[in-house]
Amino acid sequence: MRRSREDAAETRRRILETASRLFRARGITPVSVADIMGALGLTVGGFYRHFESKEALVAKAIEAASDETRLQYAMSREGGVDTKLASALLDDYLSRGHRDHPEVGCPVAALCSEVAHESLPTREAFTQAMHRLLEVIGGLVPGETKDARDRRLCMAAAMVGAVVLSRATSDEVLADDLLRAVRRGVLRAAPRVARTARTIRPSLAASGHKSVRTK
Amino acid sequence: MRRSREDAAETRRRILETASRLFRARGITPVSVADIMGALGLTVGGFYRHFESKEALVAKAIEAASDETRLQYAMSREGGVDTKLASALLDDYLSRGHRDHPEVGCPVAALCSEVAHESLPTREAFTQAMHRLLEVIGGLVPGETKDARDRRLCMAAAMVGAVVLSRATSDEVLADDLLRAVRRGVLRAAPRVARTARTIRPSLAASGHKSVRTK
DNA sequence: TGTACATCAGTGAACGCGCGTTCACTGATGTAC
DNA sequence: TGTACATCAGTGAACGCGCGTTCACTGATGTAC
Repeated sequence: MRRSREDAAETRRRILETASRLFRARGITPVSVADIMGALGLTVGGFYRHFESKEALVAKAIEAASDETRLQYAMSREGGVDTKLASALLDDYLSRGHRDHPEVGCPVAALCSEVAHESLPTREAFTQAMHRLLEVIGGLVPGETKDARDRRLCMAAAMVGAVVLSRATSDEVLADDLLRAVRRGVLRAAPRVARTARTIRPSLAASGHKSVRTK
Repeated sequence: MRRSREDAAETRRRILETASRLFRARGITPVSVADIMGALGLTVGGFYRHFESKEALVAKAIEAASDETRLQYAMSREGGVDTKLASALLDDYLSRGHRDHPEVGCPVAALCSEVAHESLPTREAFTQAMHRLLEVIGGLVPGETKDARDRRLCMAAAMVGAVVLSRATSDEVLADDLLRAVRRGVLRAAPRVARTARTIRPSLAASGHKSVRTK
């Protein structure tokens, strides 16, 4: 029962979307090819018409997750970054909604410790997603100086660390405090947009568990 | 071929030590019970004389890893923290040696994204290890104010984030820059000990790939 | 102190199960004439 | 435009393999007398 070329392309797209969500939700190793195909109502055999192996899928799924994440919308076509949008998105990054919905969130935060044990293509896709995060942070701390770059790296590390530790801990107070403390720290480190972010924030955070993603 | 009680206790200790190293080196799910027992020259069956299940081992192995890590030595018996020692250890935390030897390093940095999918006892052991890290950071940023606590949380998030992302990325320059930038950021956030740390640092960092652990 | 017996640390084979991957097959789609 | 045939997306069963766990067994250790 062959399908049209359009159907096949759509299937491939759905495999990637589902894989990227399942990997972010449950991790890479614990998610099987059968889990992914089953979630789409398909059987395992067909998977290999679209990808060479599970390993090959992982790298593509991280790329797909990175594309899917709203963070990209902060970047204009010329590679510039809208400051207000960037600050709102980074604030969203440190929200409970993002923490509680890894399946539609940042792949860097979802997979960081697992990726160290994966293949080179996977780690390259992951690195690309890291660079995308750093570009958005560039909207808050611009500049080509070494100091500006160092501050961006600090912010990226703190933001990813906060989300990942907030998800890992069983201490709910600590989990919330981590997000709040780093949100404060990020605003402190980018003083020029602090007020802007504070006023934009409530409208985005209002829904509490709202997804970080639009689509 | 029964062994003495001392032998049995020693075997249990060796299982924990080996498991905690293998989990930190390769992750939890990819390491099997047979891997652990095999590394000790034992067979799988014997494992269940010491632990109820692999899941039960994981929580204990994280505790063991946390105990093993040198960070604890910064704490005095009464719970106080030696400032100079703390600053040197936190500097070591952000060293290449720590990044390149996760098997003897901080379990929080090694397992952070995986632990979110583990059982409650495992996440509790992980949380305890996080609190231990925060206590040591308290040696640099003491105080009971909300602001001091927020700064400690920011530093913890940035430090863990830097190590974990430094391990995950395929970009070696970015990997080194992350460690350096957060080292700078931590010193900036704890100005009173900045000079002390700068003078202590070289002696500890000299060996480059030196382990973070003493033993 | 010596003996008889219960305990149990560790062995090694087996259990059911799910994994990633392969493959013969199907039938609708795409193409050549 | 119609027909004959090649292509290939998806099926479903099977492959070898390693997983976590169980269990009958062993023999040295620990204990009761």
